[in-house]
Amino acid sequence: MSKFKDSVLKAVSLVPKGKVVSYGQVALMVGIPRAAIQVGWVLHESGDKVPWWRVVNKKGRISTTCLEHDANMQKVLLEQDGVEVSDKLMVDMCIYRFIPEENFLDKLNLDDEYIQMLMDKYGI
DNA sequence: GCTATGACAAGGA
DNA sequence: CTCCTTGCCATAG
Repeated sequence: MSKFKDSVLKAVSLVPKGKVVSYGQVALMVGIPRAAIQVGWVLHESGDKVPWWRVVNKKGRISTTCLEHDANMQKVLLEQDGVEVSDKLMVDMCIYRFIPEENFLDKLNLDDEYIQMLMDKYGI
């Protein structure tokens, strides 16, 4: 298993209940800011190993292209976490967006230099 | 090593 | 907010 997949799984598994993250955020956490689409690819493979339903696209919309019932299942799972999902499968990112903290990033074995770059660039 | 693919992001309409 | 286009990058073949 590549380091990329391992990091993605670890990052997603650390997302707290009641919060959601975008694929782009996860990509940032694993050190590859523009590999958001690969994150989704890894989650698709992982299935039940991680809380994949806490990951949505940047607009806060559930974007599983698999089957419709999967998207609906994600909606139910999010609601079980206490996250409100609109009838159009939208989540209010302003409220539920999970903002990673420094100690959170430490768990992902990121370089201090990279963490500084994130804080400097995104004000984390 | 090169091309095609895709649970995406960002920006414009 | 939704839809469309362009750009990114790890994998698969």
